[in-house]
Amino acid sequence: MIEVKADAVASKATISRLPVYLRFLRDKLKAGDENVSSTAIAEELRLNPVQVRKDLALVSSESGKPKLGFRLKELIEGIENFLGICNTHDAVLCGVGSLGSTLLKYEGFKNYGLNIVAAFDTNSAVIGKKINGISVFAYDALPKTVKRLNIKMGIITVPKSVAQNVADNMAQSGIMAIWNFAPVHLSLPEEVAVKYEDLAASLALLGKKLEDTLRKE
Amino acid sequence: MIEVKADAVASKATISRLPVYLRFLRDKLKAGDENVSSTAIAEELRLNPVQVRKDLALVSSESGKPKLGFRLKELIEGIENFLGICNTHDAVLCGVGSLGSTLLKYEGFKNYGLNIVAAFDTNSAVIGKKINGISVFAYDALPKTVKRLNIKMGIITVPKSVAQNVADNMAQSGIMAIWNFAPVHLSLPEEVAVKYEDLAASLALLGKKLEDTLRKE
DNA sequence: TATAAATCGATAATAATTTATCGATTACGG
DNA sequence: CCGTAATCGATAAATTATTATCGATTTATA
Repeated sequence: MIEVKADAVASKATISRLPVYLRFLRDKLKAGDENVSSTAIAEELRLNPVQVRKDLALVSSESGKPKLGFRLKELIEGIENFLGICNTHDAVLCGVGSLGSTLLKYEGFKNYGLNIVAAFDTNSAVIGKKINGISVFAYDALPKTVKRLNIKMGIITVPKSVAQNVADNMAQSGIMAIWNFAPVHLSLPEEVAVKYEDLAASLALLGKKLEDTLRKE
Repeated sequence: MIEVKADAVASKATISRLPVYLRFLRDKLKAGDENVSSTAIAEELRLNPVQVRKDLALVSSESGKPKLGFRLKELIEGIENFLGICNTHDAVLCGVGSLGSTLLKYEGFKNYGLNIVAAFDTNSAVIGKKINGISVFAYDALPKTVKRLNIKMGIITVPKSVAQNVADNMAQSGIMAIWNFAPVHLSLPEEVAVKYEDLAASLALLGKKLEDTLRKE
């Protein structure tokens, strides 16, 4: 009987650090390095080295070598695998305004396993257009498209007044994960995962940091 | 001698929940409500009621009343005060591309204490333009402007290849808090606060949630 | 006016996360 | 080829964050 190590689950905190490592490691690799130590990573990213080792232990099949550290290539693969970047998620985007267009144009998502396959809007001025190769369809077509292509992820970039409607529509069409850029809380069935992209919250955090800094001086 | 209650510091987690409460409470107020209970908040936002009470205790001067809950107006003021929304931060933005323009157009920041007073770019096609009333200046003018207006916050929306340069420039000009939308880690003096707006990290989190959900079924 | 239901704050218990410590291992320089 | 310094992984300790419990308080109502 094969014993499988009951893998410790990665915490939210760990998961959100992984893309940071990934970016850093890719840069290092590009710069020609082959190895990197947890100490070096920690120093550069202002983290605790033990924490870095723990995070990496979760995603890396190889272990690090004393005095050398980890093999970059192997680490990168490990993180990519763990984050499921290999098996990319298809997604639809709803709301082709300023923010929506910006996201459609952003190439970087491909590096993190996201593939936006279609966009939707009610505004006839954008319907039929292509942005960065992605077609914009009439909003009415969303459910059909989502079902037909069996898409599980949706991105909401509509005004807050209609975000809940769009979310309901997405959920009813079979979408199981929503990335919400509209500044409202969404009420959705429990089984639907929601990630709020909350600029206000980020800002609050930064503002607090700033005030703490200024107070210290 | 006056004893000041050594106020428990709000954790990062709390601080990032505050804007969520704030939005929710403002909506409630607009809907005509006068009071709200921690239970109600928790239910709607899918949080633990005790956690809500603890969070609110940090920012609210009044305490809640049994059977009634908290006074909406008072809570809102409390959060606004705490987040420093009253004493707004001026900021400059650097990089008037797709994302930069989107942020300049976004009205919502005013509700959270951010006031973008000027934008900078090296692209002569945008220099001299106004976006949402905010003038775009030549990048060279950044240090002078920042110093003259004594601005403490900077927003980086330039391509990753130049982000570090811009960050250095900002820091040298006296900026103490940077909101970085470029997908790179920045090396900066310790006293400069940095908040990374990392879409890749968000995406990773959502992707994980999605996979967990799909696996469960 | 007494009772029931909802809610609060405080405190205690639990869980999660981060940080410290330490012995073992390995490359590198003398 | 040996000692030194860097690094690792594992385990333990400390810290931080969340959740549960409980007595007290207040409103609404019978």
